[in-house]
Amino acid sequence: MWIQVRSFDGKKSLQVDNLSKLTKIEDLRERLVEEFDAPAERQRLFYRGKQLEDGHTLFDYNVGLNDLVQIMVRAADTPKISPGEGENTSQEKLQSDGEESCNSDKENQQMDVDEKEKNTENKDTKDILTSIYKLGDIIDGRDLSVGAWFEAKIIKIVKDDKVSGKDSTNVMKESDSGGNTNISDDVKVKEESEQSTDGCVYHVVFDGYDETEPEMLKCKDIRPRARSQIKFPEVKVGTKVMANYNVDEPKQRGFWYDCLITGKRDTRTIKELTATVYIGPDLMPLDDCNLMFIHEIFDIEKPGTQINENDTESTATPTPVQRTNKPDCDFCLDNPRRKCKHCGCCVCGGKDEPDKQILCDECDQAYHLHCLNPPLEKLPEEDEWYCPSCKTDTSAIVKAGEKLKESKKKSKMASAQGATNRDWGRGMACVGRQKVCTTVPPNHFGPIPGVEVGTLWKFRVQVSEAGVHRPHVAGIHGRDSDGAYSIVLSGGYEDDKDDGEEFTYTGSGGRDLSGNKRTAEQSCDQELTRTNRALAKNCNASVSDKGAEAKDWKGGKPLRVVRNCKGRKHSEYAPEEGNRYDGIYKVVKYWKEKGKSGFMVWRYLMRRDDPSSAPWTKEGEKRAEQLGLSMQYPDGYLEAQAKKAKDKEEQEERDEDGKTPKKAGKRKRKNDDVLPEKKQKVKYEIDEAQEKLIKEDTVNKKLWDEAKEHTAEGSQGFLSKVEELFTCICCQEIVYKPVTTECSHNICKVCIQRSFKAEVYCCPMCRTDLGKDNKLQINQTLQKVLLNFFPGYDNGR
DNA sequence: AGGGGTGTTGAT
DNA sequence: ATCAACACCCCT
Repeated sequence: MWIQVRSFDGKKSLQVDNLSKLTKIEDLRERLVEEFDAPAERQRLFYRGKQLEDGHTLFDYNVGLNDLVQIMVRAADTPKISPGEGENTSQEKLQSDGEESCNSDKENQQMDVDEKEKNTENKDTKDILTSIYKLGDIIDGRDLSVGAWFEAKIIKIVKDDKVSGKDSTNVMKESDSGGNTNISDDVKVKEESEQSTDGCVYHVVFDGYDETEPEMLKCKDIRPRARSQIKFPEVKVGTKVMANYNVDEPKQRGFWYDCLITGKRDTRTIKELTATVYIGPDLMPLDDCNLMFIHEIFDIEKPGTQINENDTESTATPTPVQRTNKPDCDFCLDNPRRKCKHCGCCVCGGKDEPDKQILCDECDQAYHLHCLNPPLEKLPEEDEWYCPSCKTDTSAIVKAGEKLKESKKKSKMASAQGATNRDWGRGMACVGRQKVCTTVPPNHFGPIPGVEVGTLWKFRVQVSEAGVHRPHVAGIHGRDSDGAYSIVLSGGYEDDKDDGEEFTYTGSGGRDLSGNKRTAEQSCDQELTRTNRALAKNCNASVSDKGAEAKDWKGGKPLRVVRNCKGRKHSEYAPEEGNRYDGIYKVVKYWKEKGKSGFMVWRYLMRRDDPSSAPWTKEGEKRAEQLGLSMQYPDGYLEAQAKKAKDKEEQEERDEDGKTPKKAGKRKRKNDDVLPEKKQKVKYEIDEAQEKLIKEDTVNKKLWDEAKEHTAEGSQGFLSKVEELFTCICCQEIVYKPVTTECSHNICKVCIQRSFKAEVYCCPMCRTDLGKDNKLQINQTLQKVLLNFFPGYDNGR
């Protein structure tokens, strides 16, 4: 298995391969040290909002094939100063904040209190002379991991007795005062934003985080609270400002970063700002960012211009504005009037009576005391409280800080029980899907829009991703109540005959699969149940336990057929490699007979009924050529294979001459030509009827124009663009019974109704007010076009 | 939500 | 060849 690891700024990216699902986090770290120039202990790894902790495996965190893990590198710790050495003998020792001493937390806290008093006492004398900022100054503080500015207050100022330790180089450069750093000298240096320290450590609490431990910041990470908004016309290219940006979702609201404006467009209709945004612990420049909130640009205040909250006379200076950050809750966008089970009480969604809400120490969900079953009279005495869904399984509660909940299912598995020490998950046998087909529902009969006859996939999991045959292992996909949607021919039964246009197929079952097997010898009779019955349903005749034959075979339900290369043993129609979609077949008849094993099996006769030529015919081959159909591999597969082959080559070389391999660049890389080649696709032809409908859908003209720009990428390319453009923001599927809003967004009627029911009357996409009494009329034209492109996608909605 | 069924897959 | 991992789907 391989995954992608990327730094938070997106600058560095690495594919890490040869991993198994049971790879430990600490082993993964080892693989990152070199590329990211980060010793293991300084790496912070994130996956789906969780921080990966040593001692667990990739499987524990559900890290799947080609998934993205983000890495943040912690700044190097201050080197430990052993007692009795240099600086510690200085007079400032008394003011030490105790951070370096090895006291327990309790003792530390005690010390903090003592110091606070000391600090206050000294306030008027010494500290005033040394620190740029004072207690009570209205400031912004930088979050050192994100690099963004937040409103904060200073709760304590102490002398930095490590000035000549960690930052000595900086200080020397700037103050030019030699090794013997003198704090008062430092302060005399004129206010410069570059100045990294004024010899003080500021203990800072961010607004709204009064409960959490204060951060210790140097003066370079503090500045007077932003208070001068720059109007858009006055924003100048080349200036440094503070603006709101979201690194992960650039179109959404994020945090407040320092930005260098690099571009500006200001026409009657277009107002745009591009900037280099400085992010992360090292303030890495992120170029070409489009600023979304161009009317919220702030000037950067110079140190020394700050207002103090105790200073009542300075009313003349404009008061700072409360800035809006990324909403804490993505579901209700922090709307206090909206009920939300994510950030409010998770039973009733209410945000009222916060003092009567209790937080689960495991999942952090809030519960009203009276919403619990049974309700609680008052807050429990104990320090820890777990909600009903976390408490039921006490074994599921893990150590604090370790945000990993063992799932019941997982703990039952062989690898978790210690029943085996077999490694697994290196290859493609047990990987999960990277994508799910949503263009049609799982119970869709007939072709999958955008998937051509003759499409080839290397692995079954990809066939599942494409929606052509969803089960991962099983050969038949169907429901006994509904019929069979697809099958895979993979040569499991040697008495199956395959003539291409027609073939016989054997049902499933009649095997003893106990012990977690996938296949076994036939050991009893097959029954006409489950998928066998589903296949029978496809036949255009009423289902019978005696078998049946269709009078009009073409009238049966369409069945997608995939041939797997393993069928080559007995069939010349099977592909040489991987799995191939061969089109639609119908069940002509089915009957029961004695198989080679001596047990009864169900057999089916299938016949091809597809307008596209079969892949093995001359026309089929020609079409495949035209469409540029080539073997599809999972994302990152070829790269991983190439690397593996290269490693092997080097290993062999090493074995030969016993030396370290030569530089990889020197040798011609054989495997480069294995990487996917871009083939010219056949243009997607929009037929007349579709064209007419599209024209009628005037309100979506812009979107259709954009989609049409992608017809050159073939049916796959075009249809996936249409899918993207017409995906409902709420349910993340193609809009069904779409309502086109006045702001030109398309939302499923049921989705928007749900929103209205919750008394939210704005567009879920752009939050334009739609008006409480909006009729929410369905755009029937759009519905017709979409059904034309994705026949059957409405199935089951 | 959990259990049973299953033409996969790479490692041994 | 044989074996053992869990993904996925469907059904209770």
